[in-house]
Amino acid sequence: MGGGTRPKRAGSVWERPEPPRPAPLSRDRIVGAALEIADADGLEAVSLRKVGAALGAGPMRLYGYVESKEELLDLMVDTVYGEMVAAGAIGGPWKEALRTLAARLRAAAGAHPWFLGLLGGRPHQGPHALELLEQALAALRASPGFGEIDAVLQAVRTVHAYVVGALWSEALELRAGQSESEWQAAQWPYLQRVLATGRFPTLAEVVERATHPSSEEAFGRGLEMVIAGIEGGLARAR
Amino acid sequence: MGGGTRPKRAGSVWERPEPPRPAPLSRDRIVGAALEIADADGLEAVSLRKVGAALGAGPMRLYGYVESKEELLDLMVDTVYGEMVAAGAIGGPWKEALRTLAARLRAAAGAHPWFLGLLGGRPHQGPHALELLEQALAALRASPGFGEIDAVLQAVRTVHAYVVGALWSEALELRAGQSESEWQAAQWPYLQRVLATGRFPTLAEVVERATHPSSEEAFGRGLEMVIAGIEGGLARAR
DNA sequence: TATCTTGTCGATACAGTGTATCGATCGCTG
DNA sequence: CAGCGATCGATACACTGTATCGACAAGATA
Repeated sequence: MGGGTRPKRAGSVWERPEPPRPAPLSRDRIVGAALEIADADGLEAVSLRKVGAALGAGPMRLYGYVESKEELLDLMVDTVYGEMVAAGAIGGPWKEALRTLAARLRAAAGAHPWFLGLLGGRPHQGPHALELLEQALAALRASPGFGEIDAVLQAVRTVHAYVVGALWSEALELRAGQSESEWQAAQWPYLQRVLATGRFPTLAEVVERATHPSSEEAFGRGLEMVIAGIEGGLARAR
Repeated sequence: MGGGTRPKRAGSVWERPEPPRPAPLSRDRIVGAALEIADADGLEAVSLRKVGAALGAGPMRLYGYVESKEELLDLMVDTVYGEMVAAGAIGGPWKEALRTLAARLRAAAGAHPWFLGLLGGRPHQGPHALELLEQALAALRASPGFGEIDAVLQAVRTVHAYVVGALWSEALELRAGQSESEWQAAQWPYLQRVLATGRFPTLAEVVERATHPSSEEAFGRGLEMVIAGIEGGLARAR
């Protein structure tokens, strides 16, 4: 009998070693190819066939290195976390640490537009993701004011939540207002007409009167608000 | 020549009327069927074939009512916004308005787990989504302290960002820690082993020592932090 | 009333997806 | 050199969104 039944290996990708030596492929190469495709053509362009083809292999070949497409996506995600970690350690006073964390996530989302889309998939528990989280938690733990571990967790969670949500909004606005011109051409007149009905007066006022700051500035202002809120919570608890 | 070429209709779903009278189908029925499937079996179970079958029709039938699957998803999303709007107007003092907005979104995400997954798709510009936004903006506009329209926008954006991000986290934690027991069974031991390596000491401390509050409480605490931060920004601007 | 037009319906088809199966093949070990 | 175990690739399956086009039914016109 040939190598037929691929045994369901136990454990997770992070622990299971790659197939041994004489392999012209490797997880690194596979993930690298997948990253290139995703960066260039978006997440929906990443198919096992295309990734395989980029490496001169058939789709089934990849199943020796990865158990499902989801695992490949997990590996892609953790590679991005790896880039964030490689950008330098997160530390210093807690505010600075949180700002750095936010900036890292924003930079990653900017460099890999598909990254956000993978937030909804599976929890990010790869080694690099854990390391980034560890660094952030440790920086806060070491800062005065965060006596309770709960306060540390709460703060990091809140900032993380804000950042994720803000990056979503940013991505949507970018899409609606800039590229994909056909879509924009169709949607903008629609919005104009809807606002002209007078049913959404405040919204109309916002659209025409608000000074629309750059994405980065809006992001930063919101972040400072969140940080200020955390600080207030600290002061109250002390 | 038969009715062949379906002409590319201009404009957006929201404005284009349905096909006229003797139609055994309707957008309402189609969206309703799609909602049922999504609620029951998740978003990835929503296919034009299944939706059509649920209504005794073939997949192509739906293209008379909707131009693409994406438009169907848009309609589903706006239906959920409709439920939020129907739950009562958003108003009162600005803090209350923001809390109500947050609660509405959280309730919607709870009732329709797939809703969050559609955040990344296209901007939510359906009539009900706009109405919800309008109500929130108007409530803040009418509150003392929000002199500038920019402050209103910034506040709503920040709260919205936090809520979206927090709901994502909540959904992930729910998935990782509760249902889908097979996945949990595989991931929990993995985490245990990783933490046992000692490479993530703060993380380990969090896992074993933090009092893990209920999702709702964690959500609420973060929200109050964000609101406090907004209040601080207001006081500073005044 | 008979014909023509118009628009809708359903079947079929196509390109693409993730992945299960399994025969062939290749490299290492004895 | 023989045998074997692992790996590889082709094939196949069920499923997706949607383009195409023949058949049909209702409304308008003569």
